[in-house]
Amino acid sequence: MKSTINAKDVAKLAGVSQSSVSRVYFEGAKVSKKTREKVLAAAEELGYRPNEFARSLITNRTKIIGLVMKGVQNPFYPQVLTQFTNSFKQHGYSVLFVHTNSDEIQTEDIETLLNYNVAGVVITDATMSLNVAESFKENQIPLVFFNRKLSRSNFYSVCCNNLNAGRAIAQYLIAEGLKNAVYISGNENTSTSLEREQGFSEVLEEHKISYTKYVSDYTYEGGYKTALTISGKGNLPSAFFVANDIMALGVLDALRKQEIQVPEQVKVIGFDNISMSSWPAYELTTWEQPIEKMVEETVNYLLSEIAEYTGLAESVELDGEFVKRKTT
Amino acid sequence: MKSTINAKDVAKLAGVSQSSVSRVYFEGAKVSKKTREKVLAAAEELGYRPNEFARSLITNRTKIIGLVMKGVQNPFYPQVLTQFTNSFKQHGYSVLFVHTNSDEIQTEDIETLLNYNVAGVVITDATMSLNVAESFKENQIPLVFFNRKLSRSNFYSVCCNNLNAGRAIAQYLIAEGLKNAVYISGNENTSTSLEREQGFSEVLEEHKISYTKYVSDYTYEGGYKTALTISGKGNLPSAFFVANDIMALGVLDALRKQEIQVPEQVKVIGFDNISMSSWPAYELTTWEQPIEKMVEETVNYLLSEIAEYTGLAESVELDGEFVKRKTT
DNA sequence: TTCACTTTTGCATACGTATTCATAAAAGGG
DNA sequence: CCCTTTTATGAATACGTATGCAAAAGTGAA
Repeated sequence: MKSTINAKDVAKLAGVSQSSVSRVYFEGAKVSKKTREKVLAAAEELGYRPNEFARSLITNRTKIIGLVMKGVQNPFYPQVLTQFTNSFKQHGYSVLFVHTNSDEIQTEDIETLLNYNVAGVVITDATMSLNVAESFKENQIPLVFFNRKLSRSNFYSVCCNNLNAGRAIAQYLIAEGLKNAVYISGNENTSTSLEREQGFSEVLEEHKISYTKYVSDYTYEGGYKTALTISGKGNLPSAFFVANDIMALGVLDALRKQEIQVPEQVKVIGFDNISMSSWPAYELTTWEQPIEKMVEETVNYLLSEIAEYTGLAESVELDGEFVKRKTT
Repeated sequence: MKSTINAKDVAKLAGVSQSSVSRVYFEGAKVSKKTREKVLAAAEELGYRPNEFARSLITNRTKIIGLVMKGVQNPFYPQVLTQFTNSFKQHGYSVLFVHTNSDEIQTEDIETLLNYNVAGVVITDATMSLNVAESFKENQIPLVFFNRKLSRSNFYSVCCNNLNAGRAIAQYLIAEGLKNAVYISGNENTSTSLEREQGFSEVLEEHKISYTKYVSDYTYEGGYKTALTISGKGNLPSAFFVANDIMALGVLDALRKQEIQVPEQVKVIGFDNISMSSWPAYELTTWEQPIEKMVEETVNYLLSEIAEYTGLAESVELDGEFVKRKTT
């Protein structure tokens, strides 16, 4: 028998109407100082909290942001999750966390987001079929692809400038005397991996330097196995460019196991600058993604679209930073 | 102008009443096969989805579980997060993710959970003041402390059997010829750290072996610094028991930096068995928490309490497993 | 004080669904 | 086939809030 107290109860105690109570809690509504105080006092006494569901029902808006994430196991993403949650909290929004196991978001997950009529959606490292994505547009729910771009689509995305990063890394390696390289990609259909490779390969081509590509899966184990395979073949490149840090750590451990000296025999560069990359056991040279800026950009866009929906689609690319450590 | 279609629209198209539409989507309600088919067909055609907020408003129930987490940066917790989210999804529940920055959950976070009238709450690695916790009881919202116990309180908690684990670790070390030990604790007011120490110290006392306690903070950097401090003093113990893996990895790196041989000069044991502990760079001996079982236990409790609230308070402790690697 | 004008308040209604109650339809039993 | 019992349906209402509208209360100048 939960005696849920509502605005009416507060109104009665405060000696005002339910409307006035409502207005006290509705940002932007006008109430006189006197009634506000009466209402707040009564509310305090009764322990009143406005029912979010009733509010949402009538305003057709929620204070919920859907956050879709796949690779929570990759230490890059807990940072992202933390920052998003904190930032949204500051703006009065809560986070509905959706974990997807497959690269492409399942229909049931989409349904969840739509059922809860989320105010906005952030998709960090997954894709979705175009027609499903369109259903968000139909419902005028702003959507941001974070650290991913959906090819041939018309959605807002916020990424690190992967192309430039790939280029810069290539240039750095070339300046250090690169002869030939290996690029270890993540899941091959992710825009991040593709763009990093593209920038990298462009510059290499300009300098007539060849590289070999190996496809892995963004995991430590994947990096480890791939590096073992490569070193097993005997001919090491002068450098590995690995699509993310967690794979790069696997590469480093595999090389260490084969007693291959880094960076003397082969250089290794990762991407993301996760916390482990700075650990003494690794000291990985990498590219730091400007997470704070990326999150801020994402949040700002969502908030402005929530305030007034325009459906603006753009690819925002923020510069990262080269972090030189001891693997190059 | 989002034309949200409702049960009435579907009813009209299907040639039935709104009640019948409602019944089709309400589990356990009785509808004839014929109307169900008509309704589903109409719903499909219109793209109807029941409005969760209207539902919740009237049933006073939600399909949302509040998940409160603090140390998402500790690789132990992303696993926990993943498993909880997946498990709840299977049971038709969504996860409202609440990140708290301080050890004790802030009032605003509690308010969020109460405002959304969550069906249940999991608190993974934070505490809350007793009177706040009571507000969940008042509202009959089931609550589980996961991997934490709230002292002097009356709540359901699910943990690894930390006491036994601490004992087993002590016994193992003693069998290996332990002379003296160091225990590196996490935040000192966490039940996990205290219980691990208690089990550890009990057995050590029985064998008249002394140990020193250093208080750290459950982070890599904390473990690193603490180990540096200790080794800087010159007198190494024969073993470190570290309250969690991520600190233990910091300890290993610090020892390595000082060129102290592990396990020859000093043994190191962690707790959690996070994925990094099995990496070749560390090969950390540790204690594995039975995460799946713990999650399952938590989910089952919550579901049963959601079905029928009893307020049952119990401390469930599940056995973990010693994982011997190369640091002992 | 009076009047014109602004601000605040209360009333009534709507949001989209679940649910009670009465009624209609179907099923079962002889 | 009729009567009884079960099952399925529809009409009406309630959940707790926001909001348009009209009435009331302030405000300030003359």
